[in-house]
Amino acid sequence: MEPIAEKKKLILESALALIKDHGFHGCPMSMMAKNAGVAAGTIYTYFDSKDDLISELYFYAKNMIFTHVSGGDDTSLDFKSRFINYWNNLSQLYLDRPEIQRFFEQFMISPFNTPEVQNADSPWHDWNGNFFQEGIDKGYLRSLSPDILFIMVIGSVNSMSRVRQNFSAKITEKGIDLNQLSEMTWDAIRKQ
Amino acid sequence: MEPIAEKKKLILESALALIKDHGFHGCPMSMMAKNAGVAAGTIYTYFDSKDDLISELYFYAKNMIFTHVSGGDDTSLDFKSRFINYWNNLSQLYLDRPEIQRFFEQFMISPFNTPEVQNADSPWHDWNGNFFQEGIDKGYLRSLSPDILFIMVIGSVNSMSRVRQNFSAKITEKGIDLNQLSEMTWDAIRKQ
DNA sequence: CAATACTGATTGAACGTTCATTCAGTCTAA
DNA sequence: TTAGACTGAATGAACGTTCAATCAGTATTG
Repeated sequence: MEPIAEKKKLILESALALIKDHGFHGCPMSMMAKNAGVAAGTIYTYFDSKDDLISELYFYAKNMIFTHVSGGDDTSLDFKSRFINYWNNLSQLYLDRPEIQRFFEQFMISPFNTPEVQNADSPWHDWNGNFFQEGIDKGYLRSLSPDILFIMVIGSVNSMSRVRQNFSAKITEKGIDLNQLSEMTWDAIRKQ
Repeated sequence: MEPIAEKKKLILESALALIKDHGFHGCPMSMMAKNAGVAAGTIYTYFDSKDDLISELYFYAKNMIFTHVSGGDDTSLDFKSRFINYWNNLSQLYLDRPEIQRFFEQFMISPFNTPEVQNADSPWHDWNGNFFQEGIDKGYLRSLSPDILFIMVIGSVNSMSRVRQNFSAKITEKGIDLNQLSEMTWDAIRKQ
């Protein structure tokens, strides 16, 4: 993973911000260019096409998630605390940078998410495999496939984040505490 | 809810099928028309615009989910069984009609999902509120907001369905049993 | 029972707009 | 001086939408 050129990163971040508000198809290249403070043509110095830009954005965002969550893991803690931290870190990242969550969700269900992309090596996926396998081996988690546990956990974080995004007014108005979901998710995956 | 004209329904179903494979923006009106066996202009006899079509599709799909899940509820069973049925019914609907799940997920995170749409009356949302409230009142579920329970449940079904869609080959290859998620979700929401 | 008029759905070519992409020319830094 | 970055107007394809023309079916008239 070589470092990303400054201007390239600028374009990526600017695109990410716009996609959050307008979606893939609500963001013409001209708009992304303007937002990044460059000319339309300049984008093509760094990306082959819009598809290519979006594809790079995917790896960029995924890597950010991986870095944030794995970096926040403290292996000296007991496993439940590690899990709650995992959940909170991911949830917090999505709160701080909603554009990442929005992009990710859009990408996952878009035609951009081709089989090649799905089968590409993923440090994030590998790290999760190890994390949950450790919990299983040490007897804290259900003896199931790490993949199943991952599906459960990621589903709850995504679901919560989406609601937090779309219904923030209603949530506070009703006094709903979304953080309760981390404990609930723990109960879903822990050894019963 | 007046019955939908035959041709209108034809267009809706045909659009749903195409959107599953190509996404909202991969489906020109011309393509939808061709797929439905009508001329492009005909669509405008039934819908004001593409936006309108997609918006109607949302209520159409949501109503289908509501009908399927609420219709499959047998109130004479014990609550856990009712919940497992709920989960399985929704999961099965998404399996039988992946286009519904795909559309729904796309719509939820799209710019079409405006505040008005979000605040529109929803029998599906109401039904869920009642369902989970009953579980709480009878002491089977955690004493939390029904909304929180709903977020948890819908999150697990969505997450599972998405993986089932995208990675069906890997799933069977690894011998992963996705139905385990219903029990896990039950443990997440049940009174501890 | 025709012959004719009427109706509203349907058609698909055409229109105007939007957009990704290109490229000829300009700037910048070494 | 020159290689590479940068600009933004120009290009052309694709798209949503329109609308004049057509057609099938039904009512009306003699």
